[in-house]
Amino acid sequence: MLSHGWNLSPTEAVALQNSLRRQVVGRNCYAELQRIAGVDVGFEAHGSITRAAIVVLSYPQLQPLEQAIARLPTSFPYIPGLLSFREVPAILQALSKLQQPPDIFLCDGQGIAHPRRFGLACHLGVYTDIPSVGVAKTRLIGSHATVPAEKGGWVPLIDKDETIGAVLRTRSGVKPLYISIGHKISLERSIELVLACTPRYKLPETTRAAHRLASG
DNA sequence: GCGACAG
DNA sequence: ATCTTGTCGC
Repeated sequence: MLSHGWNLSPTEAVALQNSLRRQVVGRNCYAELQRIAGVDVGFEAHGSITRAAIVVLSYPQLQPLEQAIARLPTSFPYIPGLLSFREVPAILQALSKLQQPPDIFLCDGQGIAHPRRFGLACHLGVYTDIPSVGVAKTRLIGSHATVPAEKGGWVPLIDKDETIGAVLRTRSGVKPLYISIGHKISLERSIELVLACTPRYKLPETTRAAHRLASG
């Protein structure tokens, strides 16, 4: 009943997260990665329209394979901790337009590095049953030590004595990214994957490609 | 009660 | 997220 629609009240949304969090799988559960997808969500018309773009790249070559874009009326406000209820509907619409689903998603936002351990990446992963990783540009919760300045350096992101993710330097001397598992992948593999997708810039090539599509 | 707060 | 040009630095 509650899990069938996205038009929920904030209170219902929190309840749904607490219910679905049990379905998150933190182990590597996939055959092989050949199609890796980047997702970007933007807004138009003063925020009244949500625009989602998905770009699928080959892995590990990172060459473009296919892409899709979708626009939907915005139906949920931005509330820290409830981001997925605002962005996932449009992402699912774009996903349905792809010829073939990707093997994994690199999401803009947190995975389990979330108050209820169920951020955007977890929600998209569990809902589609496709592996996913949360790649956020800034922190939502958790604390961490100083991150080594060299590319590849990282420190655990901790909340309540629990490791919920990693703060990873994807480019020397540049602000680090907040990595956390979304679904069906381990944190160690998530870190390796993000590093494999950042040969030159701070953000993964997948995310950059999706951002370009969403812009023009 | 006072901050913090993914995009 | 979005509104927006030039500017500092590797």
